[in-house]
Amino acid sequence: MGRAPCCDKANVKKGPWSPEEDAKLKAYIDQHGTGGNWIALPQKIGLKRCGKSCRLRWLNYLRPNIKHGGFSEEEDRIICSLYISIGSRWSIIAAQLPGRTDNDIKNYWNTRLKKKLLGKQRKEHQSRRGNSLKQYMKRSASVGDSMVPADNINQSPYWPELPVLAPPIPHSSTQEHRIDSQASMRRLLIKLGGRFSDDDHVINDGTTLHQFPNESSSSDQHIYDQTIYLPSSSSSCPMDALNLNNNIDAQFVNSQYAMDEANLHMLQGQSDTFSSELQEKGYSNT
DNA sequence: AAAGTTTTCAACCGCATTCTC
DNA sequence: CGAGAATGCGGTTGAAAACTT
Repeated sequence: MGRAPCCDKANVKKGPWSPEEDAKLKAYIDQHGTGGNWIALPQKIGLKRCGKSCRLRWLNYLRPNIKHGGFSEEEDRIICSLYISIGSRWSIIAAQLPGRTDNDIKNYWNTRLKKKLLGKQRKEHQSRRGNSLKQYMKRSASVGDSMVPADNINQSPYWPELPVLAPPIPHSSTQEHRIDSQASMRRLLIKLGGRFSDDDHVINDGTTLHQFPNESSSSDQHIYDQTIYLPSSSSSCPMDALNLNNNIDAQFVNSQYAMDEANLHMLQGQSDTFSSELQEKGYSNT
């Protein structure tokens, strides 16, 4: 016995919305609001659509003041910062970017921002690699060393062209894999210039959990202390703004993220060399 | 110009949470 | 308090557009 479907699949249209459908939905909601019942709404206005589909269409496309595309640098930074601190909680991230939807941000992150950051990382690495090779050659020449074996040169870390995220290591669950990938990305972002606050709100097990003074007074609404120090080039740190803004639609933080955070603090204090990071990521494993 | 490949993004799916009775 | 319904959310898919060969 499975869960009952939310609507009669046979009588429901799927796929892209037509302008007529958009107009019907928009006109109705403009006039009556959603009525607090998305499931009943499509029948009321004669749309052969699932209520969930109507809701999604409204939230992601028809709702007033929606912005599409054209993400600014500032928005990029906010997205990155929040991704570092809370992970793929797109609805929370979207709440900080007026006019943006969670779906939009999720797509933007997955298709562009992630690649943009990885590209930046690779460039940075290549220049570092070039410099260290030059220095090495210089040193070798002055000491009169013979050329070292290729293996040793390879100790100068190689940043792979492709997937920087953790390679497909078997995991016991998809959830674990998700967290692992996320942790890798977060490490990468730290290296790119982000940094976690490591000096406060350490509770018991090292978890940096902080209750936000949220006006909604929901007792289980928590969020990390998100004081993240972005590259100094940013004149006004978005996260500072966020910290001042109690409006964050923060939800709970699960212990897995908290554990990850603690590990990141440890990482932060360790060697800044790429090789250690590579070992950590398992890139030495071909 | 055509075929093949990659990228983008709207929409769907299913699970988790919240609400209502 | 429990069950079922409704809603919210994040991951994934697939069609269309853009790009490359």
